[in-house]
Amino acid sequence: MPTIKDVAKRAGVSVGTVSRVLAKNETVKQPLKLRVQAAMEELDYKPNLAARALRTNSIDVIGLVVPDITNPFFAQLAKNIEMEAAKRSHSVMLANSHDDAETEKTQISALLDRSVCGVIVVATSDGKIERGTDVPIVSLDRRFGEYPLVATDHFNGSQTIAEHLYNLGHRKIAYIAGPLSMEVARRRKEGFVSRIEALSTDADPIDLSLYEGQFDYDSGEELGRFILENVPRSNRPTAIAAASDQQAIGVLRSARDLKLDVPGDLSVAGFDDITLASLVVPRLTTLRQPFEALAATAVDQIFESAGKAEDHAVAGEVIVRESTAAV
Amino acid sequence: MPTIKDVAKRAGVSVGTVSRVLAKNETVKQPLKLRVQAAMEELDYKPNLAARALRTNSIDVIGLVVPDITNPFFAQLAKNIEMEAAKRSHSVMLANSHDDAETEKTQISALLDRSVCGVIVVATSDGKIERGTDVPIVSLDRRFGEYPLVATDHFNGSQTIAEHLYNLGHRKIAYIAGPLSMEVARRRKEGFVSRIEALSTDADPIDLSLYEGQFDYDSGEELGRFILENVPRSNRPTAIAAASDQQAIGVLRSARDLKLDVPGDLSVAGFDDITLASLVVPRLTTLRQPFEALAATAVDQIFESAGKAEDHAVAGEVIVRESTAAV
DNA sequence: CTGAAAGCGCTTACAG
DNA sequence: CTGAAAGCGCTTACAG
Repeated sequence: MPTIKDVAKRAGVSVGTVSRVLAKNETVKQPLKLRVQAAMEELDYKPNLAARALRTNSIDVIGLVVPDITNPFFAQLAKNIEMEAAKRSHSVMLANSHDDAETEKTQISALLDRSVCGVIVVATSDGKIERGTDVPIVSLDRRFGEYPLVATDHFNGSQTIAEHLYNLGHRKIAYIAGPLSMEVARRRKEGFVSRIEALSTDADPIDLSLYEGQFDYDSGEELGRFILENVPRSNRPTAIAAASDQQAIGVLRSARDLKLDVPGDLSVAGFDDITLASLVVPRLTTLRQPFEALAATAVDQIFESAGKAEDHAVAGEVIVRESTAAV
Repeated sequence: MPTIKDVAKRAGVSVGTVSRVLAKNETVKQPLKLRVQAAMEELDYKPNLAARALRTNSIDVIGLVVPDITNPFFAQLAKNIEMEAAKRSHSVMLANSHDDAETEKTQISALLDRSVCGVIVVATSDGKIERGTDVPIVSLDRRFGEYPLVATDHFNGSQTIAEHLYNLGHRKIAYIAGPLSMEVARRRKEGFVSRIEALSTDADPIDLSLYEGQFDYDSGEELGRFILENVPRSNRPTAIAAASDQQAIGVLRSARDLKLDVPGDLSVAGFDDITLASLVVPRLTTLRQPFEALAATAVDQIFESAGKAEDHAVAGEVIVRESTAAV
């Protein structure tokens, strides 16, 4: 592997000069610059990143820690972050926290040890790291410690879903929230509820019932069955909105078990737009999380962290598919 | 951040000695070693990995390039590789090739530039990298260039599925292969066919029909419909085995459209055991790819690449669920 | 068994 | 505008 020294020799300049053209330092005169670039070309020179890292104390790598890369939502995020990083010729180092606060800390520390130039964490805990660092850290989707959060505008997204259902004529609606110990779950619920309440009038009242579950399939199926079986026929909701696609898909399953037609007898809406959402029968109406924008914003934050470290809410988009229809 | 120098000073030894205890070099005498370890503890010393990388020309990082981390199969692999790497306190650097041969090369190069200690690639092309390197490279699941391949034993796995169907009493079987331009698809098909042929006797013949499609949902649905609709009733297979879960799920969908009961009227088996396989109705019988073993073997290869570089076939496991039953 | 020292390949003040 | 040189924090022959 040729080094900067080889390039310097070949171009007949000092290593300092080579380094300066590498750094796109404009002070190098054109003719010299050209000679250096030619030499780099001829030798197929690639800078040794470790050496650079040692000097600058930072490397062109963004650390990313997610609870579990196997979760399609995080995978989407990871992919978009990788693409965004690539645009700036940065790589990404991936770590899973396996939903464990301790592991999460360890992983972040390991990343910092490796002199990454920033870390993006989709938190599983609200923990903070004690170790002081001036490496920018940003939370994605779920807040980590006191670091700025980039996330979908859950509140507004849920409002939009509520509106969609309302416009379809639904006046008996059930909402299945996620675990309310989680901020995301609360925000989504608040958005939904507030919109429904604003829409409900004495003349045209909306009957909204609330449930709380986990974000997963089973919870959706269980709650779906409960709502559909136990609520007296006359009061049974004509639409169920869930705080996650997984829950919504669970509801779909319970509806099928009970021989209810979706969207004929019941409209179902989710949140997230995971891949599966467009694969189930019927395809799920949902709020798409803006993966690209989320990733782009998070990566931006890393690079522009010089400035303020503030939260960013990114707007999602309602994707209307087959699981919702007019009453 | 304390450096090795600080530790040496505090312990009253030379930096060489500190470095040696860091390297678990047994030549350091017990009392000194203890003093050094105490000093490291007190200062909360963490070695500067960039400096180490510069010296040793290698860093505790494994590069991983997959076609698309969003594909649940690759995500599973990535997760297990990360866990396996963590066991040896290595991190993993992730890159997506987006199914593009050019990007794949670029990504591998970028990884090599970063002095990773090995790279695992789930190939999208059979391309090879021109750049000579002594960094071990291993192909996972799909072969890359001439690098050793770690993969599920597709041949044997398919045989097991064939056997499962046979034991259930099926004698009219359709097999939907993947694109036969792909080695995986060929191996799976060959395994299935060979086992069926071995099992078929004059006294108890098996009627096997073969189809070829893509590995995806749509292809499965299309072929499923074709088989179920166009084959004369008397000859209609009682079981369809697909080369992938996605295809199998497509078949499931076509069966539902045609009002056929699975497994009452038709048994369906897949291959891979993606998450969705246990989520569909009915839950899919399939061959589970051994993610943990695959990841462990690949990582092993990186570390023991000193020796031979040979292929490894890892055995999968039949997961019997609800989509297959006795005729 | 341990220390002193060279050197990995860069970047960046400091001169000129 | 460019060069000479120091130094980032380690590891590892080389002595002793």
